[in-house]
Amino acid sequence: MHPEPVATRRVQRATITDVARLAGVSISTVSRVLNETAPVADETIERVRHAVDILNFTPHAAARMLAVRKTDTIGLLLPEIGSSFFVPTLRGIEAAVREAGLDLLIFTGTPGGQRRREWRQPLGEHNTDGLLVFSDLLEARELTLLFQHGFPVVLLHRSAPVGTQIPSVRFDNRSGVRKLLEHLIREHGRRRIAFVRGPEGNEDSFARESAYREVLEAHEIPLDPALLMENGFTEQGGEAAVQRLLANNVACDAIFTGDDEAAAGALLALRRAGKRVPEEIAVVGFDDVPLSRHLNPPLTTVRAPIETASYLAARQLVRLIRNDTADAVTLLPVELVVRQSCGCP
Amino acid sequence: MHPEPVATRRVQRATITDVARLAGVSISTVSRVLNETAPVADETIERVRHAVDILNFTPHAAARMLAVRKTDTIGLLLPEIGSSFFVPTLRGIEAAVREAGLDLLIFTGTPGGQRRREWRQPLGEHNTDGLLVFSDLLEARELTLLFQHGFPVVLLHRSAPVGTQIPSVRFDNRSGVRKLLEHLIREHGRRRIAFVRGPEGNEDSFARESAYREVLEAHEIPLDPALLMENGFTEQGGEAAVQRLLANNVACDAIFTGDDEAAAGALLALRRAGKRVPEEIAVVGFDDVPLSRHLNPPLTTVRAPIETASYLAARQLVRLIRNDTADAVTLLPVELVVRQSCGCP
DNA sequence: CTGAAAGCGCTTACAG
DNA sequence: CTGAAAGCGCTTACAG
Repeated sequence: MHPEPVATRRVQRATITDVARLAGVSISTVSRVLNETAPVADETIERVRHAVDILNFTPHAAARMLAVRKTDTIGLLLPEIGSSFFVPTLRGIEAAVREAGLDLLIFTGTPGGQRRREWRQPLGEHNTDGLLVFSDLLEARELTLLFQHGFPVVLLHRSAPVGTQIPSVRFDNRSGVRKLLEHLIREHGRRRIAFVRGPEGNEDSFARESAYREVLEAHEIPLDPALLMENGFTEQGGEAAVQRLLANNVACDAIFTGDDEAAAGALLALRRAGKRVPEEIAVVGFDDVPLSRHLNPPLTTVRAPIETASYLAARQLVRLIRNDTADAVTLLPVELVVRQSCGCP
Repeated sequence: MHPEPVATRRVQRATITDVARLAGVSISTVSRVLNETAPVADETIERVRHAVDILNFTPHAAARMLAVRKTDTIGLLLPEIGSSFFVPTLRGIEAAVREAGLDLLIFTGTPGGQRRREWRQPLGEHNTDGLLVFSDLLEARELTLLFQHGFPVVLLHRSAPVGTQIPSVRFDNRSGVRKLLEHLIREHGRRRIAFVRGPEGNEDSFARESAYREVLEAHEIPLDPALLMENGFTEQGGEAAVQRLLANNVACDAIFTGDDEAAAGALLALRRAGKRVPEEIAVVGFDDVPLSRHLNPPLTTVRAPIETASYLAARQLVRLIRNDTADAVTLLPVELVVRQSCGCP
């Protein structure tokens, strides 16, 4: 793309030995002034600090990790970064990690959920002090193993495998779905409510679906399997699902997509098909991502405290690392956000 | 939040010595079969592999880094994760990093741009093999220092400090702005075009602003300072800017926000004020984030290859680390995306 | 207050 | 094909 390539020659970085030599002290002393781990003469401190400045010295992280037997870093296991859900998620984690003065090592799943079974795990006891897992990449087996080793792990939007006590932080999905659907049923008289579920194996999606079934049952609305659409938590997924629904000529007066991204896709498909929202078909989502208030019409949904969830999860992990304790489960309340896509003015 | 706290007891992880003992070989041999770095008898390989499985052994990363004198990890310096711009950005970086088999260490700026001047840098030669910098957190001084040390650095959406040859990958902002504004001027006859700039010090914003000035000049449209709004690349920023514009009763027939998030905010403010878009005031943005097609009306903007940019930047960094060469500058083309907010049907 | 030495868990010449 | 030993760059008892 550009004609002039750039080349580079490496320069050796300074080590603690260089600093010690320049300051005329032993490496032990250098270590002490750097870490303030033992009293050192003022004049010596001065000399060492000066040498550090001159050489622009920073201790080699790996050497330090090896010596102190901890990495001061947290590992984050994510599914493939696909939706705007990740913006608040990463913010929350980063905030907590920074507050704790730790580093953040991140690994995301391969597209297509392809599970890599290599002997060298990307993230684990060998390179982190604890793991924040928001992904189904790590199987229950491996989680259980980590738990048995006493390795700090916290789960985000996923509950602990049976037999373990791994702390987890999640949304109160059932309550959210209940509020949402009862609003649709009671206020707007909708009874033919389609559900576009999230990806296979996703716990949020599972919880939202079973709550959906419960609410229908409570209102004596028979469940029509034709109204249950298979799909992912993506815009394209929601779009495709609704296209199929329309193509199949399934009668319905409302669509509940498992998340907001899918709702955006659903709205696109409905508009293209000439359906009026919410008059003919109401649409509601879940999460309340930043996008949702801009949709046309603005989306009625459930506000999930995404950033808070990830922040708290990271804090729990820090606590687990430092004190060996954490809350077994943190269930975050959600709230109904009524806008116009449900039929409200 | 939950009554039952969880406690944990640590178990010692296995080391290469444990594996060697169990397999009845020396640690050198274990290392060789693990790294396939020298021929080993089949039967020995078998025994070692078996021991590794039993002990669930993974080499300690820090020890390995120390011995081989590289970290196999890339550092990513980001501004605070605020907008959906980061979703494709992170995807691209993660993809490249994973392809290369490296780890990703991430650090984001503190809110408010507070520059931390501590002796221990969060990311650098001491814990990574190279740095991808998408942020103004690292000052030109420090970048220059790294460059002089021959430490691999690649800049994303930011150009090299004078005197250095640090590779950078950027959008062709000028060309994008030109296409966008000429469309507004030629096709829709708009001449009172307000500009909502991005954050202070942001290069994309700077380039977009100077292109804006150039286009106006080329069309002999005098620049009205009242049409230049100070702001950030955020929805709230765009909203506030437009509110001010309206409050000041500044006549204008179009608004160009430096990015799409701000355009979303601008649309909100205009709708609240009862202005019709695009009839009374056209609105255009830059970036084409996923949100943009959902806006009301759908946003005319410039599509910037966000994911490609970050992917290529990470690839350049890998190349720099492995071959000591990279392209000095990668300028990515952008394209006009005409939707309805400009006045097109 | 300071230094010499052992040790953290690996890799890699060097011998055999 | 295999092992003993040195070394990577730090920290931390242990002596003084």
